[in-house]
Amino acid sequence: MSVTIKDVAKEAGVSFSTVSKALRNSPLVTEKTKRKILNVAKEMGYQPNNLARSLVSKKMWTIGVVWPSVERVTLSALITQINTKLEEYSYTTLLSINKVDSAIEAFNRIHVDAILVFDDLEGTFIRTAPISNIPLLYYGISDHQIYPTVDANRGKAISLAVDHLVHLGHEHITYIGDVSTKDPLQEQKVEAFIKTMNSLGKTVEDHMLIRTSDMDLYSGYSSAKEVLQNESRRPTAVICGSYDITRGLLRAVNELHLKIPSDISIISYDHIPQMAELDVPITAVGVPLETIADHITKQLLLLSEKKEISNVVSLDPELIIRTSTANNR
Amino acid sequence: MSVTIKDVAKEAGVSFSTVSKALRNSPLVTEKTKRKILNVAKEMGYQPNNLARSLVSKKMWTIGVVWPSVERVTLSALITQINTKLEEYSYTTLLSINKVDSAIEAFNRIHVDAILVFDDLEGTFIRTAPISNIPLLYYGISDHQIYPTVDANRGKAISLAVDHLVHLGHEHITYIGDVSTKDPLQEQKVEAFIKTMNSLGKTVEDHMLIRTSDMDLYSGYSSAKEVLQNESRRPTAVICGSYDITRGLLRAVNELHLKIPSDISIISYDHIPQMAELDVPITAVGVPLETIADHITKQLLLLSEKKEISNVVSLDPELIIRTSTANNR
DNA sequence: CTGTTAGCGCTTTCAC
DNA sequence: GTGAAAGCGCTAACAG
Repeated sequence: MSVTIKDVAKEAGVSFSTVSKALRNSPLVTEKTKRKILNVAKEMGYQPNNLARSLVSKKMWTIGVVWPSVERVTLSALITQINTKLEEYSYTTLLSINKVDSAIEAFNRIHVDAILVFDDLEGTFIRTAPISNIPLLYYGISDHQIYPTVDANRGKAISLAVDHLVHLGHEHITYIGDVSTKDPLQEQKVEAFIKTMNSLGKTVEDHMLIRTSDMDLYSGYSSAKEVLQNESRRPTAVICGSYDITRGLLRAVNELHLKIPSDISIISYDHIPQMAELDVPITAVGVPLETIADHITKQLLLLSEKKEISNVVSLDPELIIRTSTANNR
Repeated sequence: MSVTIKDVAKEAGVSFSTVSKALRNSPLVTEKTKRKILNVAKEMGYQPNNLARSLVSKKMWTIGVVWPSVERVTLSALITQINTKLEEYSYTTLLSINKVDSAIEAFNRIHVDAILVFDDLEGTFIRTAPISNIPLLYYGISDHQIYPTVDANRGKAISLAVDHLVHLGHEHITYIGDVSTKDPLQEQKVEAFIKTMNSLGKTVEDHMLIRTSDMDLYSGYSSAKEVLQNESRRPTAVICGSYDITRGLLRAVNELHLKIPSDISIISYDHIPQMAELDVPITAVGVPLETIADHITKQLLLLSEKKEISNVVSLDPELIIRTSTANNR
């Protein structure tokens, strides 16, 4: 089998606990013996066994991420960032694409230090709390009171957007997004849209609230086309519920040879770098991806150290004005 | 701390080694005591500690998947399938989105039983073999001679496609795909296209080989539009290099009000279920996703058991005729 | 400074 | 059938 600490000890002519110390770079060992042991270890091709180490030290240096829905651009970008940041603190990130419960179970079995859950909310929202001896952090569901959660304030973001457009003099503003009651995350946005419009003295008529079947490009495209083709009722400004919907809208705008922002202003939810790289740099609202990643990482680090953390962190969105919004003529 | 086998033993009034046996469903324990122990364990919320278990049994019941490029629909579908299949054999699948080397390192640290590598081939193809005490399985790069590899025979798939179209009487066949020399996987397809065309007495002119910037929908769409708009030179049949490119092509076809298959025949690489669910069910070539998943799973299972496996498995593609291909009028 | 001694939580002989 | 004992590879007191 593979070479252990004892083999190294025998070869180096010391006790195995000295080897352990030397490998841990403990100050309780002379530089000389330390060097010798390190040499022998390398020569023998010694590889530390993390399982054994963790068994006693209770530390795996590993974070588990529950990621049941492998799609969605925004999420993969987020995870990539978190992964990178955690690496700097010498943590490894491991993902599971299993259902939330069984993923958490798996991570419990291998004793990761903390678990980040991107819940896909499949089915109900009232659910039994998963059993986990390991600290959990949720992203995106502040309804959960049970576990610490990092969340973006979606409502506030949409308010910001409405505000911006109204101040630019827009009267006819349409929201395109997933207006189903299924997903509370999307609901927040819709509610905020209606509320802010009303509070600014604007009535939201049916045709100003467009429901897409989901959040992807295609439904964005077809919904947008419908909205824009009806010239008599064409809005002067559109708020899109996500990056992908915005891409769909842009396609429709292109096909109809409309000019942004002179014919139509566009503002999108999702504050991600890609927003600036579209045909027209799009004004956006939302919490910057990096801010989210930062907070999540920080919380995970605290949890891994078994420190208590505040239960819900709701991140403040920002408005980034690019060239897709202008005064209403 | 979390509840251990000893806690359960005390509570159930048996020795802890009996508990161990009961949990492992050993025949050395009476059904009755077994049931009792299982109940107590559940009530106490016992979670087995895989680290401790592996320390003695040398088995983690975990497969690591190296997945450096988190995008690509085909891959996520594949991984989902593999995950499900492995679950049936009571293995847990864990993913890492780190670079190949550091992902393999991480999996070595937590002692998974086998590692599946979806190499992103970033940079060179000549690279040093990663150090790993754990058996590796590669997917998609038969150039690698060092490690066992499961691969789809892409060239043969494209040959099948060309053959099919030629036998339907098509003269002007165009291939749309990623024709860069960067990715040997794509290169295989292009080569096979040219070779098969030639062997059937057709010359491949420049305009019959369309290079997209990558494999996604957008580049597929714009490339396709270019090809189709030039009426004098419009092909009677198109072979698409991937599912996403096909989606792009379909969009272009739609916009130009062409009919499939009367105006144009379409055949696509990638044998996945989605192919049948497009606007027009698309004739496709490739290895069925499930076949790939099956083989990979089988190989991983063997590797986990430390069994030797054949070095390269090249899976045979199939032609599935749907309604997108017809005789050339 | 170095070695000895206990375990971490579990599986697996081997007695009873 | 069940329990006692040893040990997986390692860390962390504790003595010397």
